[in-house]
Amino acid sequence: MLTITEENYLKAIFKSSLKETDGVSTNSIAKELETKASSVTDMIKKLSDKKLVNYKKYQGATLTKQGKDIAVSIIRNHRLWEVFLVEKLNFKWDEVHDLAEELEHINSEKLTEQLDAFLEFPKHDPHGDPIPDKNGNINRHNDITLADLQANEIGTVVGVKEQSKSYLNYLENIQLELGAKITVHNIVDFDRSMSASINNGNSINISHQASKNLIIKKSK
Amino acid sequence: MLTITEENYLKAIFKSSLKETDGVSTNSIAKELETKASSVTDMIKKLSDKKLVNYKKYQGATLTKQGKDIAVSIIRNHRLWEVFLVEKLNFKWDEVHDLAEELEHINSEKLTEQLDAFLEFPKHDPHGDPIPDKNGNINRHNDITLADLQANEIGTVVGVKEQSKSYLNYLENIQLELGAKITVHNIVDFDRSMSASINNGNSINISHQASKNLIIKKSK
DNA sequence: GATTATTTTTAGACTAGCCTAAAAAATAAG
DNA sequence: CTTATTTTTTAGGCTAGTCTAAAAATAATC
Ligand SMILES: [Mn+2]
Ligand SMILES: [Mn+2]
Ligand SMILES: [Mn+2]
Ligand SMILES: [Mn+2]
Repeated sequence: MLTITEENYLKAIFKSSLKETDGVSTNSIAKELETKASSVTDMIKKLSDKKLVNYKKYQGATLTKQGKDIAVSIIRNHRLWEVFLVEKLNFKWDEVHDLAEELEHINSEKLTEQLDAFLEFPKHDPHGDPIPDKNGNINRHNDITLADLQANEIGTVVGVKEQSKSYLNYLENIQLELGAKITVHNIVDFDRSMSASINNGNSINISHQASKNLIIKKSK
Repeated sequence: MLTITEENYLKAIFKSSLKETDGVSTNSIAKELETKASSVTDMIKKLSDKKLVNYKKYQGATLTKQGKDIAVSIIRNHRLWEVFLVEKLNFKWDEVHDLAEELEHINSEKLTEQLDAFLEFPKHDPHGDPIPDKNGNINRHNDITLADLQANEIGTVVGVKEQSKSYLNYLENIQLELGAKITVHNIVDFDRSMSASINNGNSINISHQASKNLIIKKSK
């Protein structure tokens, strides 16, 4: 049995490994967990002793099969709980992350599988992130963002790259939720801001900063 | 914010205080938490510093208003989660306690209240224990047990005093669930065992050990 | 009321996880 | 290729929570 801290390290290494090519650096783990590099070194050694990460001094860390399986199953829990909170308990998508951070550490296969069934086997969490299946397979979605669209093109919102409360809240305020249809009218050359309409409603203006974090599926 | 350990101590003190007249002894807390008396003394001092328990050396501990409120709210969480697991995720009543022990520590008023609403404001958990309301009021039920019935009297199962897996499992096997109707036929003088029928079905034999832990409501 | 027995507290030590400061290794610049 | 910068590791120390063993206080017994 692992401690919550150990589980969080595995998750952090997994997340960083998606961005880094080879071994995950001590510093990036430290950044992810808001802790110090020296603490990371300590923990990596411990996880290495437990055969959950491969580690050679100064070479960064990679997850073993076993370590990766644990990380993915925690992410599975996290995303299922987020769905539960939004779908069943009427939470908003900007309110669920912190609670899911706690709920994800309750380790019970039966709990996870029953919850999955209760939610009718959702494929994505409230932020559009894919939910790993029971065997740990993840369907990463293509990363086309609103910023990639040209004028007059149309897309559907399928996820967000940035998950800060303020961003999620902003999106909700302008009705840009999962599944919303967005039509690009015009792109300003100077700052790459867009005017676009949401669900064929009023036209609004969206900054590049905002559009590049909105994952969409291009229509037609 | 309290640690999970601190919360568990408050809960343990609360539970013991229901059985003990005045201050809860160091030993009974140690027994409840399966820890050592010396650890308890350390923690009680800490909780006393935080004004959650009243403590004078060698005098035992009592909860302050604040400490009691926290304990009760954790129990509220615990029992609500047990209802969730049984009602929504199809767990059996002998499988939910350990999971609820973990879930109860997720502190979010919104989560608790939304869960309560989702479950349609249950009054009792799967073991018949009363769920404290939002303000911490608890409706303890009268403690008439099956062992208190005479021959030919009839009762309805409303709870259990003993919550071990083996007992709960046994009850389930003989269909003695919450709400079951039980009719006493005969009581053996020698060992106080009973023959009784469940839901007007076949007559079975129940030991005193079993009957005295089954809380019932006497019919008429 | 003195003497055991029990309970509780103290003292000191251990582990997990974290930190700061300094040393060592790796990387980047000149 | 030598020096400066950055990254990583080590060394040592701190807190929370636990334990064992010993001391102190309370309770029980003679
Ligand atoms: Mn999240
Ligand atoms: Mn998410
Ligand atoms: Mn329980
Ligand atoms: Mn219960």
